[in-house]
Amino acid sequence: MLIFVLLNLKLYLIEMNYGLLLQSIAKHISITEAEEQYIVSLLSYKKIKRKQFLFREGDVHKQAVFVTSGCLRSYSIDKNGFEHILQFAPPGWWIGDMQSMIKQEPGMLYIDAVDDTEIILVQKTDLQDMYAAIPKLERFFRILAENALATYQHRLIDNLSLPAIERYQNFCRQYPSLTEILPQKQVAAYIGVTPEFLSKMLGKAAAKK
Amino acid sequence: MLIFVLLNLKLYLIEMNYGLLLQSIAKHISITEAEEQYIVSLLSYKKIKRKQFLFREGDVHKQAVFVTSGCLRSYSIDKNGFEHILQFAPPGWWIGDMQSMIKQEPGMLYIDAVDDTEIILVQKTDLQDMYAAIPKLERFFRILAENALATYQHRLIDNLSLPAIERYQNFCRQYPSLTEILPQKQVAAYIGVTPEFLSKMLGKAAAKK
DNA sequence: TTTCCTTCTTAACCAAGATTAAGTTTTTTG
DNA sequence: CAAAAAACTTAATCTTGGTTAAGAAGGAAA
Repeated sequence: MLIFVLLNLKLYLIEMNYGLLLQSIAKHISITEAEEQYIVSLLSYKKIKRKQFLFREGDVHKQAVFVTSGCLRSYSIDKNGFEHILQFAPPGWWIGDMQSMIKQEPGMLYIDAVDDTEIILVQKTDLQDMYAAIPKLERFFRILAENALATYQHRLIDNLSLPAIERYQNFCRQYPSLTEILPQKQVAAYIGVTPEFLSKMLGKAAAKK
Repeated sequence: MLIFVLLNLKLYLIEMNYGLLLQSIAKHISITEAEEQYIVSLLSYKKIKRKQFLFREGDVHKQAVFVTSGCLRSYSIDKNGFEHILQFAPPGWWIGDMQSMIKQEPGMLYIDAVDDTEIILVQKTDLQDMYAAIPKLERFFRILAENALATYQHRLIDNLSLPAIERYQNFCRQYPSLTEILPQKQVAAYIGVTPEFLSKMLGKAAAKK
């Protein structure tokens, strides 16, 4: 009876914490029960409170980070102390400083929690073991990286070719759920303007109507 | 005797045209002679004259493009007719509109030749066959995509946080060989300023010394 | 060589977006 | 709940970078 309860508890925890990641994997490759268990055995779970840091500039990223609830952000701080946001990571997204992750050298990004957040961590060394044990995972992460690449290409073109107001509109269209949750200040730091200018822009846009 | 000559000719062609790509693959995964031959059987070779187009906005990218000599560029044209350069591809680099490649939908990028250029093409459908036949290739392209991702992350942070002059300096430091070859106009379109402004900036910088 | 086309430069003027600063509202926290 | 800390707004002023225009110079092609 006790064993039954514990087993159910364990299944429940896997379902809750690791379910989103396993689903995301299953969307691109098919994995067996045994493989699933092996993967889960190498994952760890962590809670991050709002405003708490996960990485700072200069840290070496030794683990991949997958968000299951809440929201993280990655950003740099320039020499004048201003934040520039590279990415938001709502549930189902990965986040990290790729350069630091690949070369195991100090990163340039800060990562902290926009909201109370739950994450799954995979050690880089474990990830390499996983690739050896389950080569199909190479495919999963290839697809992941290619999709992220497409997103960055698009964003860069937007930043080069569109004025601030259109970058803002694109952001709202692309991430409607984030637009509601985030303070305006952070949207400004993502699209690349000061909070004051974004406020002015929105005031003007509202006045027109 | 004739056979011997033809064989040498073939080896020579492989060496010249496909060597750079095969080397680049071998840097990340080890492949057998047989696998190499299979891969080569699915590659095709093409010459592109200076200023000739490879893709235009609206085209679906059905093949991956690898540069073996010369230089290509990918860029968008905004509603005012101005070019914004996403990437240069000197020898050893891949180039393409990732979004279009993945989803097989019309792309937003133009790709043309900065210089007389030689390229290797891989059909997307052949690439999928190659993944099935040689799963290790998933690893190669995963690593490739992850490296590209790191580059784009860095570039975006630069664009968000640095003034034009420092973006220019970064470009010169990162791509010294391109800086020599390219017309200033194109460097301007890459770092995100008008040619007039870049010229003004460089004039001022020179005057100071 | 001469022509034409593209690139580069300079300069005057203009505009998008930054800075500074002060006051207001909202949220967080003790 | 009160105090403090963030976030938002507004406005005046400043700066970076854009626009327009016209001439100079460098290359490619006839």
